[in-house]
Amino acid sequence: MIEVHELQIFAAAAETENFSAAARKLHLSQPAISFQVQALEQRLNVQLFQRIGRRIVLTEAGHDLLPMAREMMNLSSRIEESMCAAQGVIKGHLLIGCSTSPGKYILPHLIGAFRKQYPEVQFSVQVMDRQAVEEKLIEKMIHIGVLSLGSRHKELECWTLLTDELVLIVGAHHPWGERERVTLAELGTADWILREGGAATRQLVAATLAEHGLPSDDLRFAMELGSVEAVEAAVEAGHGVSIVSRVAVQRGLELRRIRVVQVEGLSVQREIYLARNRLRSCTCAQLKFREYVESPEGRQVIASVVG
Amino acid sequence: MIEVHELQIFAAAAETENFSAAARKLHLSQPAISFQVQALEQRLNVQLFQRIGRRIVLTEAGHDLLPMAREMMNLSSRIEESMCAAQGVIKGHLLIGCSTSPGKYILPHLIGAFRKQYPEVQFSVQVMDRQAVEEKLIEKMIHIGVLSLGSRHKELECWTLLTDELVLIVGAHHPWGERERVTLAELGTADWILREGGAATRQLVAATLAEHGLPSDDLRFAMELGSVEAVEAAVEAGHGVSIVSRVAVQRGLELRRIRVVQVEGLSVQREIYLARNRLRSCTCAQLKFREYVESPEGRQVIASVVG
DNA sequence: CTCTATCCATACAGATCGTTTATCAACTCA
DNA sequence: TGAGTTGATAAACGATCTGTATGGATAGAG
Repeated sequence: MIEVHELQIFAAAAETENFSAAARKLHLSQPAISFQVQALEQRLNVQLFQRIGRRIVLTEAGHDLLPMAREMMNLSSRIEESMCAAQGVIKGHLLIGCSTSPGKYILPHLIGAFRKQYPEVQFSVQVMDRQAVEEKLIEKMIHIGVLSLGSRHKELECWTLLTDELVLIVGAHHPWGERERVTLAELGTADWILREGGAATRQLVAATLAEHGLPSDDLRFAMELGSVEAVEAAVEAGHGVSIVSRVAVQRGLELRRIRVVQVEGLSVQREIYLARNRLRSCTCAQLKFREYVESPEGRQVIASVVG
Repeated sequence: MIEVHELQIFAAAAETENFSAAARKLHLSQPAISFQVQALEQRLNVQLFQRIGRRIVLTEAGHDLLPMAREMMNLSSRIEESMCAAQGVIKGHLLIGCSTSPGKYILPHLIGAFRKQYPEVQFSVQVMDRQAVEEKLIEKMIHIGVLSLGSRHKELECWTLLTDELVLIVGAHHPWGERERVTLAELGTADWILREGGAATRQLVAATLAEHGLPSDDLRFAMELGSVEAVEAAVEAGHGVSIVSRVAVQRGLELRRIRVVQVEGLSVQREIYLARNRLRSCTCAQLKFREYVESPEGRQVIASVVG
């Protein structure tokens, strides 16, 4: 009989390909990991890891076992959670992968409000790029993903979290700082501070501007930065202008360090979605969270943050 | 973390509603069952059994837990089996519920031949009535069912095992014993020995005869017996005639204790099916067994028994 | 090239957990 | 009413797992 405990240890080791790291993760000693993995290998009569010097690599058999091990662990926790749910207590641990800045800013509020109703639900939010979110959803490593643009994967089910507005921001002392609005043509004259090429925001901005006759080659870009926060800081310091998600710079706006300037005839919006794996059965906590997000109450929480 | 082992003990207790019986089944002592069930109840903070005197009854919570416990146990064994399969060794334990006499007679040969190729696959065949087969398939208590007539349940997938021929049998010393054939009209004059009213064979025979103008009320039935073997014995003793599955009386025919007599213009055939639960993922052994049954080799084994 | 830090494997001791044995109380059936 | 079950409980045993200590091997830094 293969036990969940053994599989949990195996899975931790397989995910990190490092017994010591797995031990730390599970609050166990490293020999305990070695022991259990060896026991499992003996029981299944298969080598799960190839030992190369002081390094370990998953074998093919190990690779086959991993998804089944995860399934087992999921089932085990689902049993616990459904038994709790039957008593009216929603319990669980939701892993969320977030690839968008709006998500990053809204999730804490949303989760906080949700947990007032369901205090026994724990959340872990990991920030990762869009590709990682999709991968981890497919691999069943996370329960929920936050994405902009719906996913093309048939396996993933998406539903709207919020509508995000992208706005032009300038520093408080920028020449445009006092103006209500600028024209599309003027955008070509500013120094631009942008996210890196792969970022969804950057791509959306470039595409939208191009639609309006401003190919991104015509923009004088000053800096390319790896996060909205960095972009905001640069804009705040007066190094240039940018177009970013309004939610992400809410605090900066409130502090009056930066200003939003309207662009005539330009309105950039995008949907931010939550996503899940269709092939993975929902835990009770997951269901309740989705219900909450879609409820008037949840919508209100989102609206209060989006402004 | 809920472990498979605890769930296995719970499931055994739940199925029998008897801790002592569960203990015997699992080769454990009764206190071990008590202990584990109590531990599980504490951990889940739910009462799983209601103790009424020296008797136990599943509570609603226990009833909810049972299918999940089974799922867990299945998953655990599937992991073991797939790891074996990856090494080319097909291992497993197939539970078969059989509701037809032909199945009862053919399965041993079929299983024996199959196991020559896959000696690591174990079989348990339980004989039960048709309704029980369907129920147990739905409840995922058995892997494969043997049924006559396809099942109407959408959840069950059926495929042909063999075509069974029902024949008129008479004792060696019966007046018809020397004749090649009798007419339909003559059937009304014989003493009939039949299966009980609920049996599929009985119903099929009655329906077919009725189609040919012989409503079952017109048959002079002498005995109603609970098994083909009993019917065969009665016919052999000369107490009357019957219509039964040819396979079931093969040995009796070979011993010349009974004879088959053709009935003019009557030919009763029925398909015997294997069935499985669509919602239950196949173990490797199950797949191979189905492949075998459908292979020329398997067909030949069946043909050799059906004659 | 050497030294250090890190990694996995092994040995052994201790702790934990599960099982058994023994026993009791409650209940069913004869 | 008494014999035979059944489940609960207590205590002792035993197996299993974990942690500590240690060694060998390797990769990376200087």
